[in-house]
Formats: sequence, structure tokens, C-alpha cells
Amino acid sequence: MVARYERIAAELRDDILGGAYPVGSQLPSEAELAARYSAARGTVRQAIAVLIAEGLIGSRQGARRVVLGNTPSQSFAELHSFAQWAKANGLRVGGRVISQTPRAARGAEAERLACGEVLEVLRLRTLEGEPVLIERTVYAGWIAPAVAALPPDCDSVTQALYDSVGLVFAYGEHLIDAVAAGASDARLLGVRRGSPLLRQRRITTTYEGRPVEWSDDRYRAGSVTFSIRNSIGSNPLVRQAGDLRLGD
Amino acid sequence: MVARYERIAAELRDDILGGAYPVGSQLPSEAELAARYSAARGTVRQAIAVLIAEGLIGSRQGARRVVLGNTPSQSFAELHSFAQWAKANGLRVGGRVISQTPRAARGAEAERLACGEVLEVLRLRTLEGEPVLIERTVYAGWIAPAVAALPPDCDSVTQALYDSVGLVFAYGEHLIDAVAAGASDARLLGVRRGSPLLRQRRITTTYEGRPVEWSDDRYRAGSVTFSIRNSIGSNPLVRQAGDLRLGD
DNA sequence: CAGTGGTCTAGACCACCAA
DNA sequence: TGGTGGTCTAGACCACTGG
Repeated sequence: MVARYERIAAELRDDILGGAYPVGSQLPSEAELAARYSAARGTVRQAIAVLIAEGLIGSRQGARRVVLGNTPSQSFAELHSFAQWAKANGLRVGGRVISQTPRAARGAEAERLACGEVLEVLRLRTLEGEPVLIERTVYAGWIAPAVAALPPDCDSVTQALYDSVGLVFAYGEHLIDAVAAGASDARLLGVRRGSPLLRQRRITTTYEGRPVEWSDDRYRAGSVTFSIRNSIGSNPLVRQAGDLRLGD
Repeated sequence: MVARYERIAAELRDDILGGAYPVGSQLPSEAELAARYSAARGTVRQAIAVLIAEGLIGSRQGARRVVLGNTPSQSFAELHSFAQWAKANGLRVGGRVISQTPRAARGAEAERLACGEVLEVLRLRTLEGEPVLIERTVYAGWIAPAVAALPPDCDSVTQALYDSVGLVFAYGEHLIDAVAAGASDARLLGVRRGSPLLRQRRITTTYEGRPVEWSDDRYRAGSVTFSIRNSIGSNPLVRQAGDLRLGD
């Protein structure tokens, strides 16, 4: 069951990506679109909110909406899983578990993951055969057995945990910065010690807000880039969650 | 004139940040909130969409909404301006222009900025007196005169351009990755050559989608962190614009 | 000033989750 | 099965942009 506004959004998106509305041009008014699609104004607004959130169009009170871009942007949804992101981009992903260690929670881990026992897993991930990512993931105790039961060459942990125990990685917070490669980072990724790595630390929770994992992921410089689109203004449907923070 | 839904959102936000609804707990139903605030359901939903976009609460069909976090998150709006972000965080910002060069657009610049003549400005920015950021900004020709007229120690270019010519930096796209410090980066930031820098390349446009600037900003490692909150699921009001990309 | 998007209402039906 | 959030409608008024 695809919602009406989703179909309208899809049509408008195709029009924009297809060049019917060039960058800088104006979209038809809400009233026109409502008539064209025989939908209520609210439904059209919902469709437009989707495109605004994708960064394709801009909006402000009193003026016609403007096309800002014509490059498709995937949602951050894929950011939850390296494997799913790679697959969506048609890339061959691989990897293996380097080490897997049950231990007591240390420092802030106990609070962050809301548990005392954790499972630490170190994985090396490859893209098109090249090592690009080191994942140091700490899983909460309650999910540790399911993680430990996975095969060491499992390509998508997210998918595997969904299939095996129905776990959904629903929400995430990500902290992104740059760090120098340590000795083990350098050896595993095949770069020199001290060379720059893009670090993404994230905490993931279930739909209920229960913490699942805390991970420190380090990408080889040049292998991947984060992309964000934003806008100022008071339009609440546009607002992005995220900001620049002080260094830890 | 503050909208009704903004005030409702503010009240709910205060309740969450104040601990009235702990992380993991459930929010009242839409019907309850509508009654409490004497507002229509749609208005309450709009308020809730704000909090969802801030990453404070999660939502899915059929289940009560859940509190996901209780740390305030500024919008990406501040990401448009280093000075405004710093000010919002109570930090003292400084900086100076290192060089300023009018020249012809090179390579992809002409297309990206939709102009032939550009102004390249190199700035060093400081936070609490410490150098943390190098900005290499290329301004489109049409705004170059206004930029050139700014004082060399101008703290907020965004603010100054708004005051002087009414220019608004309305939309932005940001590409974030890690690079090694080059010779001049290292000298200006006071770090060793080859040490990791967090790079944020961005293109900024007006409300009309007209490109204003293209910038390559490099932060000293450890000085700042990007933070992003996301969620999976089909809720259109939640969707974030942004994704992980292949290296350039 | 006309046109446009932003806000708000009141009500309806449906899909989904949990008990 | 009852309650909840997701979708959709039809209409109203207001704030703002632009000529």
C-alpha cells in the first residue's frame, strides 16, 4: 500500500531529476498541483515535504517553490548498515571478524548501553576487495549471544540480526570527526601510521529506544564521504537533526 | 508571531529535557495532547514532527511515541556560519584574511558557481584564540565586490553580507571527509604535515537557488565533531537529507 | 494588491501494535 | 479487539512575496 503523497512525490521527483523542472526554476503552486493530482492541498504539501527533506526543492512563505538540485539523495537510513549502503550503490562488500571478546562494560559503556556485560567485536570491511573500514563495535549484553552466533564472514550484521532474532536498528546518533591511524588501524587498512582516517562513532537503538551497540568506525581517507543538505529558515518540515560540536 | 505548534513543541521539549519523560518512556497519545492543549490533532502532529526531526522522540504506526534522547540538538542552520555556530555555543571566535585573489573560474568552478569570474579568499579562523579552521572559499563573481569590501578581520562573513547587501545563505550542501594536512595547512594551523584534518566542502545558495560560494574548510583534528541523528522507517517527517558517498 | 505558502480546524478512514 | 499513529479531505484565515 503506497500512500497517495508518496506517489505524488515520486512523480514530482522524476520530473525534477528528468529535467522537466531545471535547477533554479519554479514549481507549480500547491493549488495547481492539487488540481492536477485531484488531491487535497494537505496531501500535496506532504508530498512536497518529502522533496524538501531530500534537499531537491526549497520553500518559503509567499514565494513559489524553487528547484535546488537534481541529484538523487539516498536517505540516511542506509547509514545504519555499511553492507546495505554498499549494496544500494552496487558495490561488492566483504569483511571478516578479527577478534570477538566478551567482557565487562568499561567506563561510560555501562551507561551508554545500559548493561554490565558487553561483547566487543573488531571487524575489517572491504569494498570491491579493498580494505576501507575498521569497525570496533561493542554490543549490549542482551544481544551478544545472537551476535556471537553469526558466521565470522557475515556481510551484513544488521540483516543477519533481523533474520535471526527480528532485531531492528531503528535509531542512530553519529559523531563524525577525523583521527590519525594508530598502529593496528594502519596495519589492517594498509596505510601509514598517523595517516588521516574519517571516524564515525555511533550508538544505535531499537524502536523502543533500547541501546543495541556502540561503535567506532574508521574509514580510510578518500574511500567515502558524508553528504548533508541543509537549509535555514523556520520551515519545520525541513529541519535537519544534526550539528557541529566541540571536539571530545 | 510564534505558531501554535511551535509553542506546543517547546513545551514538550522542555518536558523531555527536564526529565518529565525519561529516555525510553512513552509520550501521551495525540488525542491526549490535543485535549491538553486545546488544539486540533493536526497541530499536535506538527509539534511532534519538530521533536522527531530533532531526534528527541521516535514514532511508528500503532505504537505510542518513545523518548529517544534528552540532549538538545541545534539545527544544521548554524552550520552555515562558523561564527554563528560559535556564538550560539558561547565561544569566542576570531580570524583574519590570509589572502584574497580575484581570478577566472577554473575547472568545475564555472559550472558550480554559474559564473566566469570568482574571488578566492583564504581565511584562518580561531576558537578561544586557538587556530582551528582554514577556509578556502571561492565566491561567485556577482557577490565578489561585497565580499572584497569587508574588513579583513570580519568575524562573521554571513552576518556582514546580510547587513551590507541583504544576502541570505539559504541552502547548503556539505561533503565531509578526512584529509592530510598539506604544507600550508600545517603551518597555519600549527600542526605537523600529514596530520589528520576534518574537511567540510560546501556549496551555498540563495533562496532562489543561486550559488554564492564554494568552500573547502579544514578543521584541526579534535577541535570539532559533526553530529547527526537519524532513523529508519517510512515516516516522511523524519527523513534526513544526507548519505554516505564514495570518495571523490 | 493578487498570489502563494504557512497555520489551523474538524472529521473520517485505515494500518498497525499490543494485549 | 481497542487504541494508536498514518493518511486524506475540505475549508478557513493569515503572513509574506512580488509586481
